[in-house]
Amino acid sequence: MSLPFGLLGLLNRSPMAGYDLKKIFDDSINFFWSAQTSQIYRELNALEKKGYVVSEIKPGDKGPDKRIYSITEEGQSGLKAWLLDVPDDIGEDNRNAFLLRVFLSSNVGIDELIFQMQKRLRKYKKDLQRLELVKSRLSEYAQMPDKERELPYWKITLSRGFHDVESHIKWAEESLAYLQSTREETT
Amino acid sequence: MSLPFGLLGLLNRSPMAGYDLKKIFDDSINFFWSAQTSQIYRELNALEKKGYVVSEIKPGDKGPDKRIYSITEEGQSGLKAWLLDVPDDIGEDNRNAFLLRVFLSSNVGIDELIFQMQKRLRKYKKDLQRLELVKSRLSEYAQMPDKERELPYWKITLSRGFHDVESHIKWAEESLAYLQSTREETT
DNA sequence: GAATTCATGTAACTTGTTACATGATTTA
DNA sequence: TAAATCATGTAACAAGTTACATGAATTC
Repeated sequence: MSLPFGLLGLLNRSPMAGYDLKKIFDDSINFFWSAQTSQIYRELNALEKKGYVVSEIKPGDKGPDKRIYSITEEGQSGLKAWLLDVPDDIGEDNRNAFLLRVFLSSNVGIDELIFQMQKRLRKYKKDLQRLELVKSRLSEYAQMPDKERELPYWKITLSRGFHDVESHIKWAEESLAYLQSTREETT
Repeated sequence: MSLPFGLLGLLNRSPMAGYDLKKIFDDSINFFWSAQTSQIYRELNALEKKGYVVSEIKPGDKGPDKRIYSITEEGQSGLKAWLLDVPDDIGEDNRNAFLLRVFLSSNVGIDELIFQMQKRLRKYKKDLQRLELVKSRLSEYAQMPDKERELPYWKITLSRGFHDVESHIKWAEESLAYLQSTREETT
């Protein structure tokens, strides 16, 4: 299970509340991992029971009180152990609900697929824009003192994001060209 | 939920048993969708309750009896409705457990990441080989009478698979080059 | 004063995974 | 005759999603 270690990794940079973690997920990590607030609070609870984090209620500078979580030494060694033990078969979850529809699209025909693929292409282009945003956020953060050490890892992470979106855009464009050409054949 | 419609789509080509469906998943669909046998049987049951499929026990030509599932008319219109109603936000599940580790690898250092990335690259190359296998299986199947109609959809589906693996291989190679160069900098 | 954001949670549900049980048939 | 494959399932669990509840503080 990856999520608790994701949380642990973020808390290892600095203590924070569940709400803060959620925001980091939403605006930086989102392109390779996501989590619901309910799930985050649930996992933080489990981590505390395990002794990997401790929490303490503090008044928020603005807004209501916060329960601030900090990583413990056990948490740090747990995180490291997890990072060093990489099972061979872990990885991207390949489930692609759109591709399943493409695969079955003989049931609705080429015109419909062209229509859906055009929508998809627009979506991929939006994804690219969002990634650019993430990029600027990360490079800002990396300029803070003591953070530049993390830069190479973030660069590689982000780069995966760009490779991914770009490959989607290329695929959608190629597919559209191909579909249009087979459509003309039949005409 | 996509899985039941995946099953429905396959049953719409020809009636078959849960075991047969599992095999198709494992050796053709695997690169964009996967399912456990237990899940398949569970969903087939639900589909039957819903009236989307009917089943009938038939003696297997070799081996034990089979429960053969056939799609009903309701099932066919359910499938079509699903294919025509594409929510904007569906799509690839981006969760990438390996990338999460990369993102947090400042905790274990560059050498460790290089080691892991090399293993990953080998895995991606194996993925590429498996895709070639899928490709040959699909093109065989598409040569059967009445099946050539599905060819364009399968080509596009497979093409996504190749774009995906290739983008992973490129990323891993670039990342390794980058990591090696930053390692020499520090030396 | 109303709407939005901040902040933490609970409950119920859905989807996916793991482990196990069973028994027939086929191949080595 | 032992091992592998064929075939169908059940039970328990893990992970992720959706819906809801609550209330304070801030912004419009």
